Amino acid sequence: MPTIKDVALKAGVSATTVSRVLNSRGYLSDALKKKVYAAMEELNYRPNELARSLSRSRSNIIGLIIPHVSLPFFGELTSRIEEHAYRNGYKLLLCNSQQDKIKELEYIDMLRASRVDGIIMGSHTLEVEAYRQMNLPLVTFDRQISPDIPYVCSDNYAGGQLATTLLIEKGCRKLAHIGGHPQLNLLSHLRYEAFADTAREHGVWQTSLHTDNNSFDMQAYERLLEQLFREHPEIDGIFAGSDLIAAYALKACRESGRSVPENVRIIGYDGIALRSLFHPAISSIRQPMDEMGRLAVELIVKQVEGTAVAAENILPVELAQGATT
Amino acid sequence: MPTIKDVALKAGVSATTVSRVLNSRGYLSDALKKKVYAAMEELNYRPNELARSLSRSRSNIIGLIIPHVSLPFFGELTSRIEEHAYRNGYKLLLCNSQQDKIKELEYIDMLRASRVDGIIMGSHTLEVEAYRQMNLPLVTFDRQISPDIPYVCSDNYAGGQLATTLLIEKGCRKLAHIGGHPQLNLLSHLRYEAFADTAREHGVWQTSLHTDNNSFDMQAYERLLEQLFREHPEIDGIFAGSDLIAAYALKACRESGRSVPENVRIIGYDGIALRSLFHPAISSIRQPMDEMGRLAVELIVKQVEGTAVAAENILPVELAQGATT
DNA sequence: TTGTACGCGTTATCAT
DNA sequence: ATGATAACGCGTACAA
Repeated sequence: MPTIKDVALKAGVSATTVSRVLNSRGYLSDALKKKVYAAMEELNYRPNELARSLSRSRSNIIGLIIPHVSLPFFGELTSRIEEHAYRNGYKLLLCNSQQDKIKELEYIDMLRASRVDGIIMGSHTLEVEAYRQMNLPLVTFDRQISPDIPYVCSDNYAGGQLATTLLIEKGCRKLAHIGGHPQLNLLSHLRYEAFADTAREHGVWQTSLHTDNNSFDMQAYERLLEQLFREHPEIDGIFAGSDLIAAYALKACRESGRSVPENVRIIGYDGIALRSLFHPAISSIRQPMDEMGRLAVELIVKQVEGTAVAAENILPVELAQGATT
Repeated sequence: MPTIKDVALKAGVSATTVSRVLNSRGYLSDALKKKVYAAMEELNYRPNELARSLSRSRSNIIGLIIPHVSLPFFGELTSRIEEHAYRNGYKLLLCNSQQDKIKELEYIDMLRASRVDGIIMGSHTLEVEAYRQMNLPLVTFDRQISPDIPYVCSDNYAGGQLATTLLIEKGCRKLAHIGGHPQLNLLSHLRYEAFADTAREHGVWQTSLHTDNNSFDMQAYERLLEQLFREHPEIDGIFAGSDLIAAYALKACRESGRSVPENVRIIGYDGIALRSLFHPAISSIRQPMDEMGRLAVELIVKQVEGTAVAAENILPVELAQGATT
């Protein structure tokens, strides 16, 4: 690979001058620019980003840690984050924590060692202390680490209200919420709170089932649904913690001879694209994934540039009507 | 951030010695190691990977270019690739080409500039020449760039045979294949060839519809299916180019009053996890995604290490019986 | 306007 | 066994 020196030599100038042209620093005559660019072209020169990063102590890399890219929600979110990172001239280092404490810890270490400019955290297996200590621009999804670490989330409480109200309006009187482990420090917990509050306000009976650990083990949801229908066969409304869980609920209904939405109404959360391919199309509370991705990147970029950022970034949700309600 | 010099100072040795300890080069007394490690610990030192990479001219980063991580198949594949990269001590730089020629080109440039050790290409919008020129360890999925660039793919032809044979055995006599643009240089084209061959061999009528461009525009598939049922209302067997397309086909059947599998049988390709959540569960030809990911990473690693690698890596497929056949 | 010298943090070479 | 020195490729004060 040609270096800046090779270009300098070919263009008959010093490396410094080439660097100046490269970064448009100070005045540069057209003749000079032309000469240098020609040399670059001829050598098919690309500045070595490693050297640049080392010298500027800035890598233009953002680390993204999420549980699983293979889950629809995280896949879509990652896609948006990648797009906005790209637009801002940042590269994205992808890390799947797989909800594994050790892997997540190792990844944080790896990212620090790689001198990423910031980390977007969508995985939360560790205690807050671990995140606080890393002393790097950080943004989290759905979790409040400390007052000075910004987070992005959808309006979980409003979403929970929206979903629950809809079920009640449609006539449901025996509600159930199925979700992941209700870590109190995770903001998605607000979906459940809103669910319980709204049901209470309307005097509607409700129950809820959660997985033991904070995993995305899908078999756990199958068991939970089986348990739900066994213990409460008269359930007529389900608010699922994600669209994926909603899809499982839909399946469980079919397999137990319940028709949706006639016998049981179901609404999910997230608003993943595949939602509409199911039958019936799954109703959901749509998170503004593009805006969430855009904002997460912006919050990193601003921190890198030393600009102040808002700590709380709660984005509005929207009802995405399907046919399961 | 502390540097190697800080560690050296604190441990009372030279930076060179610290580097030796760090890389286990030559003989190192236990006392020395202990001393150095203690200093590192105390300072919470992490070697700067940028500097290491620059010095070793090796970044331990693999670039992954795919059309969209948000598509289930690519999401799952990316997940496997990430896992295997991680196990091999590599980091993954994620690039969504979005099937955009310019973006893909810019990404290749960016990856070269970032001195990634190799590129795994799952996106193919450019001409072969562009890939040949990049002079970097490369692995492609489902595309043969040149005899010396290894590729990984599922046994597309066998998969096409398997799917088509199944449809015929189940009694289908009017077959249709729905797929993406049949770029002749894409190996997934073999799925279609096998489909046509197998139908011919059994004397079964067949037709096929493809999108114009090689995009993943899902609306295009909706139109295609609408067109299919309009022009050939008596279709009773569909081989879809992907499970996602199969899901669209399933939906189109429902909306046109066809029941699956009674009136129309459907089989997809890929074997994505969500396949089983549909109703009926989508039958599919399963690609060995984990093995594909493992192999892709291995092929990069081996090239980096200078080991010879096989050019053709065709992995066996498997019938994943669902309820749509 | 352009070039020299040095620093970014690490590794490799060559001494000692 | 350990250390001084140069080199990796680039950016940037400072000087001219």
